[in-house]
Amino acid sequence: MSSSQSSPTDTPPHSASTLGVSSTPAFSPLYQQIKGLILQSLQIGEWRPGELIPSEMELAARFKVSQGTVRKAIDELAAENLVMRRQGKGTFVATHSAQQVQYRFLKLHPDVGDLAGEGRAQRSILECKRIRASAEIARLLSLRSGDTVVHVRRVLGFAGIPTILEDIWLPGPAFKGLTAEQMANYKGPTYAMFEGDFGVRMVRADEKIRAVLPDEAQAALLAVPSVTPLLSVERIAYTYNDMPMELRRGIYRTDTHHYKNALS
Amino acid sequence: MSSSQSSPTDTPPHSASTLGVSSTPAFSPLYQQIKGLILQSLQIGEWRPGELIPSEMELAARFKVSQGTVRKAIDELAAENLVMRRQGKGTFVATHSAQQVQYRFLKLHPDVGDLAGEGRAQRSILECKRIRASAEIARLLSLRSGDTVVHVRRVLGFAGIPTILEDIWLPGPAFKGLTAEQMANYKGPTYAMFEGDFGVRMVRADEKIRAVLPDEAQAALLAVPSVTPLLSVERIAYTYNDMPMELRRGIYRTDTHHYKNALS
DNA sequence: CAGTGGTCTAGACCACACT
DNA sequence: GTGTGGTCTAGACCACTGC
Repeated sequence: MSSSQSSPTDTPPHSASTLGVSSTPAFSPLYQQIKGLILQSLQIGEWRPGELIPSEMELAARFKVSQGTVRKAIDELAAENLVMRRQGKGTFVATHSAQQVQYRFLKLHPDVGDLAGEGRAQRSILECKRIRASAEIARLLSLRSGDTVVHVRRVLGFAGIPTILEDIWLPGPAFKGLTAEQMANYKGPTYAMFEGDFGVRMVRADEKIRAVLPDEAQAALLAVPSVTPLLSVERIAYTYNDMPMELRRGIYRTDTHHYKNALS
Repeated sequence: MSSSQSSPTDTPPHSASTLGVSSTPAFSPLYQQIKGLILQSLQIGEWRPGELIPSEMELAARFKVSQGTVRKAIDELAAENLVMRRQGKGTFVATHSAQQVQYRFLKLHPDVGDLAGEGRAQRSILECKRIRASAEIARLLSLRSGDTVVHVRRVLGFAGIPTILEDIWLPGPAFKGLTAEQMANYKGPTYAMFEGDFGVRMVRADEKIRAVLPDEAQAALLAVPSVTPLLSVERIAYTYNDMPMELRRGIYRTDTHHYKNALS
């Protein structure tokens, strides 16, 4: 069905999702609608991170469109790092566990050597408590003041040197049961643990970066003089549907590392 | 020609550009080869920034491929911000002058309000001299030690407050004739001036970011106490073919602004 | 109106991975 | 070999722009 040159009894093509009166017709291409449907399946967990999704032919049959239309929908999802294609094997739900995209949100790189050469970060969890969200934290996470959030404070070290001090706030309900042990002992990226243990997949994030001086407590935890300039990074990470699911405030030492960014 | 099911006298499809012996066959899809050809035309200036390039049908005829193949090539160029498509009008060579992408390399945003609300940065050029490149500058610009480079030092102010102190190094030959007046008086982004006056188009850049304390001279120029933490941003900007064409070292005040980054 | 990019389809064949 | 994603083509029609 649904080709523009099909029989007149077919469902009209390009049917906009928003019917009724609207100042803009809200024209939406078929492949965008298909993309939306696939996105829904990802959201509800029909296929879990790392799993194979149905082949393009199968999806085309399910949605009653041509393979090319499904292809274009998946192309966009792949461009947004929501799925990963592998020729000859299939299309997989993206996961932070995948070797090739591990730590893709960590932009702090050692000045010499590469990330892999550092063994891996040592994590020490200083705190992991359920608290009530302040007005500010609540606003940034789209919660209400006083809602329960999990607050984690940790230090990450590279090559034995404490380098990152981070405070993390997570919505309480979605992360019920999160423990300090879990944060400390999980092998691999924290976001991979969030996927596996809580079914929360972070798909994008925004960061605001500043230069700051640490307060006494921060300086002590990073073992630096109190006049050391440090990088302040505030991150809001989002899951599907642009829903904020993590607030992270970190301060980074940048004497042996730097924040690397590609502009294009 | 060139379809896989065409007559046997046709040019073979998927002809790799690297003939002869090679450990990897270096298979290159047709559309990638077309993309390369279009890229060449952009490089040699067959179409200048802001200009309309030939229609997909014309290019398909020129290269003897189908419109779909040209389309896929242009799709990738558009994704890399090298060209811009406008339905009903055509495909244009991207330019830093275009309103919608002005200052796309400037990631420092005011904490309140938006970039447009600030009027526009005031530029004061402190220096604009031809010098010989140090070993370090030469290495970062892929030049030889002692080659001529243009060194510019300037302060950018927002709302009357000096906010950015920048040193810029440019390869001498490509920027012959660049003057302080030009740097100061050009309306619009500096990179737009580079395009218009020198035919150098920056297409991407890498940045390394650190937190630093200013030396006395820097503190004076930014009118801040010498213990103010500042953001140090080292940028290498590239033109076509990944050729480095600018080294920029800036220090940013981040008391009223922040460096904004989107992770995905 | 004609010309542009944008969408959709159908079919063929290629490169790759598993079995 | 079979099945996957990847490439390429050809043709039709849609949406937008400007004459």
